[in-house]
Amino acid sequence: MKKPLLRKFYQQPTLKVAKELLGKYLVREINGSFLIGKIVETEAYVGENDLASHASKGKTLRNQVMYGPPGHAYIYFIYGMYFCLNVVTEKEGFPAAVLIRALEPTDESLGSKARSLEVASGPGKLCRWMKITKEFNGWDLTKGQKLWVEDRGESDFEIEASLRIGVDYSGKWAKKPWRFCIKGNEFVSKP
DNA sequence: TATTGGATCGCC
DNA sequence: GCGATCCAATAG
Repeated sequence: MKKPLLRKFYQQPTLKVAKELLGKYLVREINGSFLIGKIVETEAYVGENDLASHASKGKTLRNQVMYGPPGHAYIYFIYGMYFCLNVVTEKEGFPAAVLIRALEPTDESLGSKARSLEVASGPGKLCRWMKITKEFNGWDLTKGQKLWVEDRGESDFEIEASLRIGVDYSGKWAKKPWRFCIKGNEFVSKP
């Protein structure tokens, strides 16, 4: 059964959403077949004051989805070859999002189990695996079509906070412990 | 209009 | 440690 998370879940403080997304399942439907992975690693980007955020210089063509209503996907293209998936949070007009950094693929999603550690342990890799491209920029994740997040009732784990990856340029904002992982999960990315 | 550098990854 | 490879954001 499809049971995508509701908009009011996303319309909460970003740090709370980033933590509560852990243990939820990202579902991608492609022509009737499914790629599904448990979210095991996230990062929060909050407001224009956050110098590590794409919104730190105000609203632009690229980041405008972050200013829109919560529960939509913000996809950006980076380093000439990778896409990254974020979910927009908080109320419309306030630019904030949670970057989905790693997934634990479900058994039903895997043709060969041997590569399961590799397919989605990083924001660029998980988008490549799920065939998420910029056509999903602005996609409404509450519709339960093609791409959404659902709750399967998992909450038996500990959350570990650490520094965000790849944002050394942002001064004191690089020191915020706004990266969240499921403690001990081996599918978390290894920078 | 030209230049720059990035919320990454995989191979050297 | 570094090259791949695009494009939005800046500067001029």
